Amino acid sequence: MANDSNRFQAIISHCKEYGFIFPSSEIYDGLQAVYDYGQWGSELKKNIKDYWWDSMTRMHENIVGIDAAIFMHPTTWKASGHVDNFNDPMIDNKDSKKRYRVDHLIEAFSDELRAAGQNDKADAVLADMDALLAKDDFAGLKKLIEENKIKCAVSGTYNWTDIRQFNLMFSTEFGSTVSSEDADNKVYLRPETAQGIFVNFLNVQKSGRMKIPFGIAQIGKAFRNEIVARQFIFRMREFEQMEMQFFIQPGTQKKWYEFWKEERLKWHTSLGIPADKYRFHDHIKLAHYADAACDIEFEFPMGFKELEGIHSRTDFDLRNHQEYSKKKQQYFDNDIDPATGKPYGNYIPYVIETSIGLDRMFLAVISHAYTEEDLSTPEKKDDRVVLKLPPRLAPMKLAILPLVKKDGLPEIARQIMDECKLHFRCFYEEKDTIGKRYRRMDAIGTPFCVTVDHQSKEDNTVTIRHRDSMKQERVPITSVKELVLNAIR
RNA sequence: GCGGAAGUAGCUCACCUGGUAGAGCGACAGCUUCCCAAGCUGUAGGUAGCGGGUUCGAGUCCCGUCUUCCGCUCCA
Repeated sequence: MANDSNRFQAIISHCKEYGFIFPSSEIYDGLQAVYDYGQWGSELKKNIKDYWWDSMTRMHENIVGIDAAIFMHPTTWKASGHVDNFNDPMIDNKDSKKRYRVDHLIEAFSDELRAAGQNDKADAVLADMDALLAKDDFAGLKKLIEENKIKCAVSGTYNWTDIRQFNLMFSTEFGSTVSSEDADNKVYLRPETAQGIFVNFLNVQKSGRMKIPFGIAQIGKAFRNEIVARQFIFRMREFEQMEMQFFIQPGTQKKWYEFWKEERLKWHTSLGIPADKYRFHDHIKLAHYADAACDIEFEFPMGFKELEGIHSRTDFDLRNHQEYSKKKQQYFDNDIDPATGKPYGNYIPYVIETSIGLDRMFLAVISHAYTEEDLSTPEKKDDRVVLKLPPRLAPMKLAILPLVKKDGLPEIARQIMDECKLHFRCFYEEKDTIGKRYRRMDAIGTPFCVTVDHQSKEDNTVTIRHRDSMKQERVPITSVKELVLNAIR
């Protein structure tokens, strides 16, 4: 455990030291749970995005992508349930330091009453609670807790703090004349990208002539005010999601849920990360919108944690948007129902969602790639840190290194550089000993280094050095580009 | 949010019981080098997280504050 923690710390340090991830606004002491991607981090992140985007939209002919705005009409969040369901009032017990959701605390109390046979009183307490919650009457709720002498299960006392509201969503003012008085000006920064897909469901379906089943994919930023946000980029206030909402016939959700579970796991393992680093975790307690849900968990340095969620969202979202917007969110299905011999007709589609945290995927990839190797021989102590990134995700694909910076070697190296840089990211370096340069490339995960030596002048060959094995082979200069392209495709 | 620990050069750390900050690595420039870090020379870089107090004098003692880490707590 201490070892894993050290490893996690080492990964975080490495990310900063080698230009992958910096704390946000660091010169001002940072901003909690916000991070910036540096020169290599942004490349790696982009490569992950591209890999996801291509495998979703290009490999599935019935999935298209969109890029919806972060700002959305405030009613969106009423329809989605975020305004009502996720602004939970909380209360802390001063003795046990334990924090409760006020509704959970009172509901547990009413369950106790029921168990004691006091059904009437249990109902009365719940009714009072609902009325007070609806009014956001926190003082009244606290009074309700105190009057009923509701105790903390841990400390057994009723020494409570005032009730506070924890807002999940960030909000800001909309419009050029700012007036905090005017609630109508309030817009939220989206807490999930999914709603941008749902509100565009019909736009995409009609303009793209999409037939069910079909999917809409999106990559974008989302924002959540986490109560505690820690663990590096695992839980950030500003993060990026890669989501796909798959629209299906009602009644087929079970089949498609299983399909996407399998499909998504295949995507993960296709990167070459071993399957035993992943596991499914089925949700027992389902969110308000789902009829089945699971996580794909990854074995991060701090243990197995959620990396991706696959949710069967029913028609909850589209149905609510239909209700709140008064616009039909229906699809007319012309396919023939074998049971009746007639078209299926109009319905609100059901939805299977796959939602992966891009930043978490980044953390998964880099923490799996991070390797400390002991290369000591009896004569000499030696070690290296190498990022064994999948070549297609590596920020830099090829380093081109003249063995010495004279005798015409840099010129040959430059020619290779000019040839290759049109096709993938290359790095030219003539400083320091060759060993140092190899190790620097290992540290950022560059899969290939070619070295130009004196033999190159004679027979137009170079050595290509493989990152993971450190093995070298001599190849014709003309084959370098194809060799790298084959590895990153 | 609570409890504990820590904040000195890019990184890892030193400065013992207060007397005006140092090393290694790294970076940069050059030399050397025919294939895996630690060969040579030189250069740059710190008002010791920030603010206040005690003192003739504070990195070193005290208080506050910020940040980070560990544990607890919460999570769609």
